[in-house]
Amino acid sequence: MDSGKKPAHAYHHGDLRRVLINTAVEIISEQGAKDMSLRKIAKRAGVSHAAPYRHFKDKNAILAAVARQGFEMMLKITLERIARNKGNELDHFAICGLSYIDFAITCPSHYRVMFGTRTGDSYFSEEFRTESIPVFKLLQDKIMVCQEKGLLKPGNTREMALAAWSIVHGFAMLRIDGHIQDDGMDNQKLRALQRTVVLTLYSGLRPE
Amino acid sequence: MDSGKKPAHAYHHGDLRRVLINTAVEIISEQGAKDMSLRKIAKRAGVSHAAPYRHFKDKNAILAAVARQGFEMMLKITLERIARNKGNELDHFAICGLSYIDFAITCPSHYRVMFGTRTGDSYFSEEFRTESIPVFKLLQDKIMVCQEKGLLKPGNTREMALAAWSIVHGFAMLRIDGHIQDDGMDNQKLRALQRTVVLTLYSGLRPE
DNA sequence: AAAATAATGTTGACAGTGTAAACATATTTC
DNA sequence: GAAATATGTTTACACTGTCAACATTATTTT
Repeated sequence: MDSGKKPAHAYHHGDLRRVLINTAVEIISEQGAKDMSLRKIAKRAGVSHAAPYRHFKDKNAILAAVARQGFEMMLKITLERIARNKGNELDHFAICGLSYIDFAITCPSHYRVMFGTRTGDSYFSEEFRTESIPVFKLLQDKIMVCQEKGLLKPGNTREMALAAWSIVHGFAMLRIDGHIQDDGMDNQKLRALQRTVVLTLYSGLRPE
Repeated sequence: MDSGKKPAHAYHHGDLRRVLINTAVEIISEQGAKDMSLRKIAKRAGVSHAAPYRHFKDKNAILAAVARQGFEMMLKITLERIARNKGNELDHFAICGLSYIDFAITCPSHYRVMFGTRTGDSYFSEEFRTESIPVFKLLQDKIMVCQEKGLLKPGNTREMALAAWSIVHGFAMLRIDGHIQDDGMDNQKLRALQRTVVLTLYSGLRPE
């Protein structure tokens, strides 16, 4: 037994598992999710085409790992940004949505896997249902707190959370898929647009 | 020359083109978009696996045809519903969004192809950009009219249309992908939820 | 330390896939 | 009718996901 740094990784290759996940993200961002193949991943990782099967049940399992990583990242940056913010609960609510979109735009490869069309076959387990995701629960929490303080109008919290989620998800998707023209807009302007859109619609959740 | 019913279809098979499109939709709805293959389509249509290439450049071209059909259907039902409605312009604006979601839920196979992850390779032409789509222009028009009549607040019309589009698109996607729990909800209740969500957020576009 | 066991990686195979080229046939045009 | 064109078939190829059989290395047990 070594000094106990890692539980059971690093045999031959030196944790191939992580390398495979990273390579998957790499290839998706270069060639698109559709052209990502297990064999390409294996080749780039320098192993044989069947090696990944010692670490993942099938192709979907790799994608699931990418998605899981993505959700963790999303939660992390959201929590960080909230922690850094000096504003009130309503600001925190807005941050949830804005940082969601930021993540989608910054890490489109992850985002696509997280919310891309599920085959239904596998990897679309309970774990990945919107309402099971911690970052969604965070949003729902913020809404509830705002409702209690009278910063948001009363009503079914879950429905309001779904509504808020719909906007940011829809906007992020349209943005990633290039449906929103960004000709001649610099990043500054795009951020402003994004902010306007989200806040405009969030204002529908304010008390009258 | 026959009596001139159709321009140039129906040679051997009797317009195979349309059959292929319908079969594609069929298979997608049965087995998912990912498991749809040209060869399956061809087999079910009763032709050889290369026959589709006389009608479509490649696999993406078939999907493009499905998407085109979908957009036409979406526009049609929206216009019909508006025509049937006795309400004011604001109601028509709401109908745009609600019938959008209805279409997505009713024809998820079409919708998935229309808005599924684009590879970028092809078939993601200018034709399919959100802002080029007639049904999006319709939405934008309705918003503008409402603004002029003071039914919606002033501001950048395009941005407001994008915002509205984001909600309905996001909601539809979440709904189709099973992210929105519909356990124990009958259709009636789901329609109500959908209505609540959309109208709540649209209210962020109302004048103060 | 040696043997036994488990973890990890490789090779070879198989059925499906998209797509292209060469060929065959039906339909229209002249 | 013949020529030209549209449509469909066969064959072929490179690539995919996945499995089974085998090989090697690391860990555990003795």
